[in-house]
Amino acid sequence: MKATTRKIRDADATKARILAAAKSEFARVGLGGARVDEIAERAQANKRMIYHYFGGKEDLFKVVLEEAYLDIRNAEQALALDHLSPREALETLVRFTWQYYLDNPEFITLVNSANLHRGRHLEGSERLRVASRRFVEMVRDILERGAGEGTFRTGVDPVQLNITIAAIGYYYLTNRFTGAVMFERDYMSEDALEQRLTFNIDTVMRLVLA
Amino acid sequence: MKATTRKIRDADATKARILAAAKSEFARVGLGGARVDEIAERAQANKRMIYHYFGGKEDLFKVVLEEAYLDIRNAEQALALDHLSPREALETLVRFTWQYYLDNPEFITLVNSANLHRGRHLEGSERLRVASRRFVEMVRDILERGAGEGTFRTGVDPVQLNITIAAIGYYYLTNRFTGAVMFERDYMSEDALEQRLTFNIDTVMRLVLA
DNA sequence: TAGGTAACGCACTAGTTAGTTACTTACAAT
DNA sequence: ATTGTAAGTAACTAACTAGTGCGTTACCTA
Repeated sequence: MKATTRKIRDADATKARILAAAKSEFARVGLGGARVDEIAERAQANKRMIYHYFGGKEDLFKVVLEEAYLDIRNAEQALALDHLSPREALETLVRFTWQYYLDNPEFITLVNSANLHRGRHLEGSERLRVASRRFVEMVRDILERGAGEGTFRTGVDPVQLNITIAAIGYYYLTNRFTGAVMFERDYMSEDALEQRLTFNIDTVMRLVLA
Repeated sequence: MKATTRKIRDADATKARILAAAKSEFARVGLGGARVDEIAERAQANKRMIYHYFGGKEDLFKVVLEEAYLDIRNAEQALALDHLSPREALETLVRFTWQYYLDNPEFITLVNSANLHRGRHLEGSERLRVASRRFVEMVRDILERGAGEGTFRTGVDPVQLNITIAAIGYYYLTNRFTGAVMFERDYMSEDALEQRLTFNIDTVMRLVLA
């Protein structure tokens, strides 16, 4: 694939357009609500190509979902938290997680959709399992370093901590619509977002500090 | 409606059966995935009755959703937390919230579905707003009593706290399927559930204790 | 430049789906 | 007993939906 050659036919580009359109559609209306025709149209591809490249709607969803997870796991690794002090590392992780959800709202909706279908679309993914193991080790390392230098208390389960870090950001954002109705608050104003982040950092720090 | 009279035609009973079936279906596959015919069949009612009593699929969803929220808000009030010490009251609320999600798994899925549709189905519900205000006041009261007697620190926002209490239970349960794949854990074993609850109580206590 | 292959498109099918029409039947009040 | 009304039913429709059969066209390689 030479950069100078204008390709009318470009399998990679078509695939990528389909993936992007699918990600957006699945995120917008869920797996059940998404329409294959709509994805094809938004990808400026023929519907036939979706079946050609991905097999079917569910298979397409699998690929979209796995990519979404691998993206966030890669971004986490890029933070290079092992170069920071335990305290800084943990706060950076909380901030990053929050900001990632804000910048990639489709991630949350995709994960919700995957869980509505009982995780069935992720089951085979060895790539994700490997990436997740590395992620847990990263958090475990932060906790151990912190405990070693006396900043953090010992005995904190890295998986539980990680679930909580995700939860306090994720839940706020995914349930903001019903939350806004009930609590008569603007969840998404600059102030509200900043307050929530501050509250969350505080929550995590109090949880681990010695 | 006399209890002794065996009614072949019973509007209330039919309505109730439709509501129960709808709740279960909407929870199982979401608003988009639910099928009106399936709901009718499971309610042992004719599909026409759904349109007769509720107007349509979306209106039915509105009623199911509002009921689900009112149910949990009522159950919370029934805890009579104002009779407990601040510390006991808060721990009881965390335990209750967790157990409620476990006992009523459809609640979580309904809320997810509502938020996928941007809360549109809840918008008009004044009943829910009233119930939610009372709920926030209940939490605020616990925090103020605790701060007054010196057990809790001051300045904790009751809405933020409440969001966090919900989040750390809700997220664990709703995302347990993708979580199980990634972290290779059984999220639902007796041990795992107890460990998570303990972790969550600890998280909340550390967050508010002086 | 010939020919194979992969990319692409059209138009269809077989099955669903929300919602409706037009009807029958039970029941309670008179 | 009569009758008005609400409860209930079956059979439809119009639109939609995932998936496919089959043919065409661009591009690469020998």
